[in-house]
Amino acid sequence: MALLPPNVPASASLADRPPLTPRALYQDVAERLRQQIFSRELEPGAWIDEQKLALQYGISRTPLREALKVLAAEGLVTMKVRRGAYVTEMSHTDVAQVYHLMGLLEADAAGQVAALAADAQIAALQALHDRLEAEVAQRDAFFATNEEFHLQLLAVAGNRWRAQIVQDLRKVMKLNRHLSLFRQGRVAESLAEHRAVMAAIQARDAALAARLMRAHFDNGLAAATPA
Amino acid sequence: MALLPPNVPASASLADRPPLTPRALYQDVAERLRQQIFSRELEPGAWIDEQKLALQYGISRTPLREALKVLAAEGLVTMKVRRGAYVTEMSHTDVAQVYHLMGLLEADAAGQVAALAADAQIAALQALHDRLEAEVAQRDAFFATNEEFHLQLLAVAGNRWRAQIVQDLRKVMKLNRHLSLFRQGRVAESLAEHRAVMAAIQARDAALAARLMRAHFDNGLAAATPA
DNA sequence: ATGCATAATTATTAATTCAAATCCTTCGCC
DNA sequence: GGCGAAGGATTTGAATTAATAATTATGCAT
Repeated sequence: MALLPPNVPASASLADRPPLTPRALYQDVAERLRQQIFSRELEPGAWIDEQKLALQYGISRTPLREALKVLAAEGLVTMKVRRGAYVTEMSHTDVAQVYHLMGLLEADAAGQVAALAADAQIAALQALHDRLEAEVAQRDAFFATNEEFHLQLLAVAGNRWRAQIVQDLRKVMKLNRHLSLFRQGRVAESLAEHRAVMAAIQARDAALAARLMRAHFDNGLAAATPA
Repeated sequence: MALLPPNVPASASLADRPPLTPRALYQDVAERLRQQIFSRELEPGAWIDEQKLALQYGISRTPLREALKVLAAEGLVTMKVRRGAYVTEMSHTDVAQVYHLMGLLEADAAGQVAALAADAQIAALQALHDRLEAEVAQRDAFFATNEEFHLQLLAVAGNRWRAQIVQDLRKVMKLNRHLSLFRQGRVAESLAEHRAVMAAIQARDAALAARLMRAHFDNGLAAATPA
């Protein structure tokens, strides 16, 4: 994981790169590498050819190497001594373990939100959940909003270390697309569980919110596990 | 955090460095930097002079920069754009948040150990705890054994991602020596709590072990908090 | 023919060099 | 006398170059 406090200045969306330098090149390269890994252009177990990639990106190998160190700390790539970098392979055990941790941390976050969040923050979460309800038919939009909801929940819970850890765990989870994405029937169930969590938060019932969020992850894991 | 799987080949203890290279230079440098940070040679908030350190270590800036990226991912240093690396400063809120997470994760680990560990593993933990009881008078030895106990617990619990996360959290915790170390009177209390956790594990009571470990951390945090 | 050893090639790691940006100091102007 | 701007110095960040280690291929010996 990467326990980095908010170093990143929130990444400007406009194309204001040339004039001022919001972030260093190696950070851009790291993000680009992540996308290539998530999109399976670089698949788990594959060797990462520094020279080839540096040439492909049109940069030198130095910032690329620094980006690889960052991704290695996140767990997305694995460095082997004198053998370069490889995209991390997640075993079934790894998936189960990471999922377990996400459940543990997010359940705790849900409890704190139920107990301490401002009404306006809960309303914002409710708005995100409502959007989720509407997008039940569109898989991609559903998953995007789902992630946004969980990130927002973590932000409201207000523990940046936890937020950072969970975000990193989510990243390594994306290494296995087939396992992390829910099955067909899971979407409806997942939504129902989500709804229950949201209700518990609205009711300010911290213990219940935590328990339900925990169950939400446990069910997701059970659905993703083959056997 | 740094979610790195066991990249490190367990660091050979013999002096077989010159012939074969067990780990890259940047990893050695990272470890050396950690020690300098923990020993307060580099204190929180201080700027890390790349040139000066490279000269001091007798290496070039490249491996040093790569090491700094690793430490940034661990949260020990904070990178500022075009301004270099700074030793991370932990606010009181940060300390509380990190401590909370450690409690959450270790409590879960204690529960799993109580439920699933082999008898021999529990016996090994008991042996470590007994050593702790004997070292109550020697502060340094006590803290060392205490850390060893917790690491062992995490190893037995058998979730390497959790183990890695907690280890990183422990690292950033070491940034504030005065806060992380318990007060005078806490040692006896701490030991008593430890004993209770160990008893619950021996009794195979997972829920109790988890609850007691959680309480152990909550108490530790309360003792470290000034007000 | 097979196995081991040695040499050559390939690729990673480290060092040096170069460019760009930030910070500080000084000089000028209000 | 104080505030602002410009220029120089220092330092980060990136690229290039050199060196070191590993792998593979080839040749020789058994």
